[in-house]
Amino acid sequence: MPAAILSKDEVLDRLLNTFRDKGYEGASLAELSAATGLVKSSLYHYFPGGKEDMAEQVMAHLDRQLSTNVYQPLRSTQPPAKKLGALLDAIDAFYEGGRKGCLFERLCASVDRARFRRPLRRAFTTWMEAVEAICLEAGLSKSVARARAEDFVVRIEGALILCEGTGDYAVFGRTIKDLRTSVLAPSPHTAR
Amino acid sequence: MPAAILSKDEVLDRLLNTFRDKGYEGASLAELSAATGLVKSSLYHYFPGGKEDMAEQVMAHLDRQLSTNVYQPLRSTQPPAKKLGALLDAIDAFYEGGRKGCLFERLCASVDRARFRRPLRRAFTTWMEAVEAICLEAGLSKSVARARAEDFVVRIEGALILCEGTGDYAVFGRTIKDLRTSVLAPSPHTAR
DNA sequence: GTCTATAATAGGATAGAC
DNA sequence: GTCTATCCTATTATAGAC
Repeated sequence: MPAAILSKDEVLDRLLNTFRDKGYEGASLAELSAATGLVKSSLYHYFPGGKEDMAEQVMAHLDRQLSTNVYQPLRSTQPPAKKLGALLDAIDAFYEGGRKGCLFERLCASVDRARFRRPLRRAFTTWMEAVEAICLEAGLSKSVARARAEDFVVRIEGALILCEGTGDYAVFGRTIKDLRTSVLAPSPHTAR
Repeated sequence: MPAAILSKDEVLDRLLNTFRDKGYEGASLAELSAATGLVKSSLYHYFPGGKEDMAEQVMAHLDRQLSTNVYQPLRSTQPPAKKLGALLDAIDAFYEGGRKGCLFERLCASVDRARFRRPLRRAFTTWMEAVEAICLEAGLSKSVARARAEDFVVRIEGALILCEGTGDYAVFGRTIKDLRTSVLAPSPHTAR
C-alpha cells in the first residue's frame, strides 16, 4: 500500500477521530496505523512516546483547532445570544448531533486518566470560561455565570453518553435545544 | 495463595468495582482475576463467555441491586419530594460524591458498546422511568416529567465525567444539589 | 520520513488434574 | 469449583534498511 503522505495536522485529525470512536485503550496501534495510512514505526517517528504521546498531541491539536475556530470568534462584538447560538451550532456540528464521541470523555474514562488530568482540566476550563464569558456579557452574575457554564459542559457530556448507550441520538438535540434558551435566561429564570 | 471463596454475588460486586474503575477494555483478565481472588480459568467457570459475559452478568447484577435497594423503595406512599431526596441520596452514595465511575458510562464508551446496547438502554430507561414517575406524582405533565427525567440522567453522567477529568469532585455535589430543587419545581419554574 | 522485519510482552481463552 | 499449565493471537515497541 503506497502510503499517502499526510501533513502532521492531517495525521492528528485521523488519530483524533480514531480515539473519539474507539476510546483510548480501545484504539490499538494497528487501528491508529490503518487510520493514518502510516505503519506503526512511522507513527513512532511522529510520536516517540507511543500512544500516550499521540493522545497528548491530539489534545493539543484539538485545543488549537477549537481556539481558532470556536473560541476566538466568540471574542467578537456580537450580542451574547448570537455567540451562544454560534457555540451551540459548532458543538452540534462537532459531535454530529450526538453521533460522534468526545475525546475528553474518552480520556476521562481511560485507565490512564490521571496522566491526562492537566490537559483535560485545561480543556474543560477553557470551554467553561467561554460559556461563562457569554453569560457575564448577558448580564448574569458571576456565580450564576459559573454555574451555568459548568452545567453546560456537564449536560453536553452527559447527553453524549446517553446517545451512545441508547442509540437514541435525539437526546443530544433536545439538550442542545434546551441550552439555547436556558443558558442566558435571567436568573431566577423560567424553563420547561 | 489460598483463594478466598466468594459467593457469586460477591464476585459480581468485585467485578463491578473493577469495571467502574478501569473501564471495559481497561480491565484485563489479570486485574479481574486479582480483584476476585479467582484465577482466570475459575472466572471462566462462572463466565463461559469471557469478559463480555462478565460485563453482561455484572449489569444484570447491578440491575437487581438497584431494583431492590433503590427502585422498589420508590414505590412507597411517601411524598414525591421525599422520594426524590432518597433517590439523590442513593445516587450520591453509589458514586461516592463523584469519586467512583459509572458502569453504564464505561460500557457506553467501550468499543463493544453496540453489544451492550440492549441492557444499557434498559438500565437508562429504568432509571429515567423512576424519575419520571416521581415527577408525575408531583403533578408535572407527562412531557415535562419525561424531559426532567432525561435531563436528570444526563446531568448525573455528565457530572461524573467532569469529576474524573478535572479531579474537581465538587461538580458532582453541585449537580446533586441543583437537582434536589429543580427536578420537581413547577413548570415553568424558577431556578438559579 | 517511511518502510520491512522482528522482538517482547500482555491479553484472552482452553485443557485437564484435583 | 478451583487450580496449574499452556496456547495463540494481538499489542506495544524497536532496529535498521532505503
